[in-house]
Amino acid sequence: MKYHHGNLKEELISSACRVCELSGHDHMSLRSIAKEASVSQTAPYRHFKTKECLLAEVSKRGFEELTERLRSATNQANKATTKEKFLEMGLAYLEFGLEKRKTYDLMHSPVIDKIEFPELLDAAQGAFNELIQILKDLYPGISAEVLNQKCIKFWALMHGLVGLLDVMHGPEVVSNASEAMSVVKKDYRSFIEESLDL
Amino acid sequence: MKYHHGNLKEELISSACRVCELSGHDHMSLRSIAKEASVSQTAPYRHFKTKECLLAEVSKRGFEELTERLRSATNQANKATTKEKFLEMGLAYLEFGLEKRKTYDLMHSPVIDKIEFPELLDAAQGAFNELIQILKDLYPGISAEVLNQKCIKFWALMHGLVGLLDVMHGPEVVSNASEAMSVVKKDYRSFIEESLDL
DNA sequence: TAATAATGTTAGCAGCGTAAACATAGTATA
DNA sequence: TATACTATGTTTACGCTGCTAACATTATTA
Repeated sequence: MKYHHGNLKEELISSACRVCELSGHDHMSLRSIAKEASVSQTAPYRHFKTKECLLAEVSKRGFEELTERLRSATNQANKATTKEKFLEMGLAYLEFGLEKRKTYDLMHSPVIDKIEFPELLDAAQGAFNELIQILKDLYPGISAEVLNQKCIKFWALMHGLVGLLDVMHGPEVVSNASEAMSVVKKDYRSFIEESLDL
Repeated sequence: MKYHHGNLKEELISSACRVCELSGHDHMSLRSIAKEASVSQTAPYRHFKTKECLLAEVSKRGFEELTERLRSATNQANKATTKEKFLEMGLAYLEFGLEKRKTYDLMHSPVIDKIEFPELLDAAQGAFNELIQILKDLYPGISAEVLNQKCIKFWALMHGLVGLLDVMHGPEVVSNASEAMSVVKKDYRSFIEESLDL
């Protein structure tokens, strides 16, 4: 039984990510996470000044995973047209929002004050950049202003859709990610492409 | 000093609404609200089975105010064209989301399990109906399917915009509702109208 | 090797949601 | 009108929470 854990910070984060996606960030306690790591309840405070700091880390990893998913969605379909890649990216966004809904909620939750964690805005920007890139490919000569407008419209539409699907189709449908995705592919596929026309 | 308060339930709700919009629902405690009403900390339990029930009431009132704002936004501009009314409604939605941001967050927060509070879905539907009505006016012969699509697109775009403005323009801008609204009117007015073209 | 920094533990505070038992006031019925 | 019943309040207490302070152990560095 060694006194020093050696990898505690990392283990706390990954444990927090797991608990967050399983139970939601509001049902996540530092104490239970510490216990899961077989460590005293105050040990986390050597690595995170407050609970909010740990949540911010979870949120940041969420944005990183989202970025990665968006990137691989466009790369994987490398034989397809740019427009098809764009469609894949939209679906990947919605898929992330539905599969990791509780993490997605944390990422957009006010419990983390984004003013105190500017790195979260950077992480979000990372995902946004994936979108900017593919729109630049789609519209080579596009002006910065129009590009920005198209980005925001697409992003808002996707973000709004994730948030509203439960109102539209009932919470039961959305709580089942794969069921929700088949609804999305049936009813909302066109939304993604049409958002380009704006 | 009378033993029975007489109007406690109503006072607890309005107090909760105030605290929620001031500090956010995650900084709202039953005990502090009870104290504010000069009543013991367990008194609220005679009117609300759990804290979540009180939060649900706050959320419901949020949806009702949103509905009212949407309605009066279209009525007030009764000399304008239907399209102008529609624009006013979009702005009213964004204004509510920015002015009452913390209440808006609660309304879309997962801390309230919508499965357990179906009346919240009804209340949300009330706001949605305002939108349906004006779109019916705009497109008299529209099919139910296309109508629904237009509604969802508009709604998702507005909802997404409220959620993303802080990422786009920084949290400082959004935390000042009137400043945020002038950004909206400058940069996003066109979004509302163009959402009709989808 | 000795000082120092990093990382762990123990003990304890105040605040939280909530349940149980009890007190009082208002209402319905005999 | 007296009495039972119900609604609405209080007191007390439990277990959980985030977090601080004081102390212990290990790792690093001068």
